[in-house]
Amino acid sequence: MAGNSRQAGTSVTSRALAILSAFDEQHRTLSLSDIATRADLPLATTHRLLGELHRWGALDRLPSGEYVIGRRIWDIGHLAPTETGLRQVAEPFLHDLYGATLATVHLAVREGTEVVYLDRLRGNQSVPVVSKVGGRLPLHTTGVGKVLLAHAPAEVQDAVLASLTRITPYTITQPGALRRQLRQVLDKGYATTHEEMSLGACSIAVPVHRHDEVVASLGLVVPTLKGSEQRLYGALHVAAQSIGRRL
Amino acid sequence: MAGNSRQAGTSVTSRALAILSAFDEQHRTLSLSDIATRADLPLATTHRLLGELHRWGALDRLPSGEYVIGRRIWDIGHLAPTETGLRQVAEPFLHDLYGATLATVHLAVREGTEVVYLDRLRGNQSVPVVSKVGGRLPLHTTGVGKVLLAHAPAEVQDAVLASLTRITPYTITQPGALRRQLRQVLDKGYATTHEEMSLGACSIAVPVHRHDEVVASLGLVVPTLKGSEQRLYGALHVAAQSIGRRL
DNA sequence: GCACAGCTTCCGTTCAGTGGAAGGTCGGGC
DNA sequence: GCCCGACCTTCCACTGAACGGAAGCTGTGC
Repeated sequence: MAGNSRQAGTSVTSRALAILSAFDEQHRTLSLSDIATRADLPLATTHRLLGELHRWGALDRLPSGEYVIGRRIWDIGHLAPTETGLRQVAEPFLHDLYGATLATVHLAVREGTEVVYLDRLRGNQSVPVVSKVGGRLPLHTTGVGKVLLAHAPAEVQDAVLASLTRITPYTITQPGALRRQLRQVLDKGYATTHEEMSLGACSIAVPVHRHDEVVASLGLVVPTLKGSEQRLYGALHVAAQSIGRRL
Repeated sequence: MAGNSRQAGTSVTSRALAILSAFDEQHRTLSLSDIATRADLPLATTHRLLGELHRWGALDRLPSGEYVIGRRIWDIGHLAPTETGLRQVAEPFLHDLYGATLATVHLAVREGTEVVYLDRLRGNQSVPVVSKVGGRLPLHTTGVGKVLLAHAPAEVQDAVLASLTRITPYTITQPGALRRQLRQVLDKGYATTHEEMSLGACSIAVPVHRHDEVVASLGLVVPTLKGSEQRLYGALHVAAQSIGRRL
């Protein structure tokens, strides 16, 4: 039989990791064939490696035969500094901010030209949001994103402003308009959005500093900022200062 | 040179996973030598595999040369059903519970003879707790643990009751006394603790049902239950019922 | 009952992986 | 400033873990 007509230069480890990479937010449950396709691996190879990942707990197999990310990955994911550093320090402040405002609370960082959500608190009465912990959204359409973009290096700003995707009719897609807003973010110390990411959702966000560096952004999402902008800014600012002092 | 005096029967994938397994709550930052020792691998092998895991993002290397779990693991950990199922459904209820009580809120499941914490909310004024998301604690000393133990199969109860470790002077270590409490948990519908896990911390917890099965426990940690036990039980019960209906 | 899609198993061949040893780097102690 | 020890990095001849096409199996839909 055939076999051993392998792709030269590909390690076993990189194949196993390619299998893990096949999963994303749009693909949380995958069949063996799906994984083989997405990881660009032969079926037999995929089958063998899936068996090993499953035995260790990196993946689980559903009764339907499909695979999902396993508890073991969730477990060791919690050992990442992302989890034990900024998030852990910020956590009680986020909870207090939620308790004080009952608005959706976000803690986010910039990664390249995107926002990554490290934490999110929301109640049943909160404005529906599309953010997810671990998920990514654009920098130009979110409050936390505008804060992070305003404090980003020029080359990041240039890259983002060269490609402003419209998400709602209110999304800012003119580079000039966004640049003016980013300057205002630096002047005022906070950013706002008005239905630019989701209809019915407005937001306000502030930077979290470690020494002089902006390491994260803290934000709130509410139905409207009318009449509450300064109050929310005050609460955010205090929380962000407290977090920054503990870092 | 030597080389190729490999341990027979060990796959590359299992070695890479052994490296990831070297990390735990007590060992979040490890040197190359530490990892080699803990994964039972030769230095050269460890070095090569660490390079691959690092390139993919499963691990990061600190300026000191030590390794930590990388963002990539954190990212895909969020795709686990643990994250997208029970936790996501429960999240707004937990936040509301926190908003209503300002107590530390726990969502936990049983895994073998331990409690695993899926979520935890706490503010700056909350009672200090030792729980961590992704972390484990004993079943017999925590409120959520007693609930999960009361609803566990008999063989799990037997195993736990055969080995009741004392953690504080108030920890229940007599099997008869704990059995009586577990019966009370079933009768009353909730469990309590009084400084059995940590001095200064009392707790109350209820089961979360999916159909007839207890799939999790929801709990609160407070300085004292005096004068508030029924109120807290009411809040927990309503939240747990709501979560159960959404599952 | 048949066709098809997806999964599982096989196994001769081969190259990715092996790890002891040597060399390099760095930090601490004197 | 030097020395030592701990730790990390690199090498490479040899070999067995890994390879994957093909065949077989299973379940589903028509």
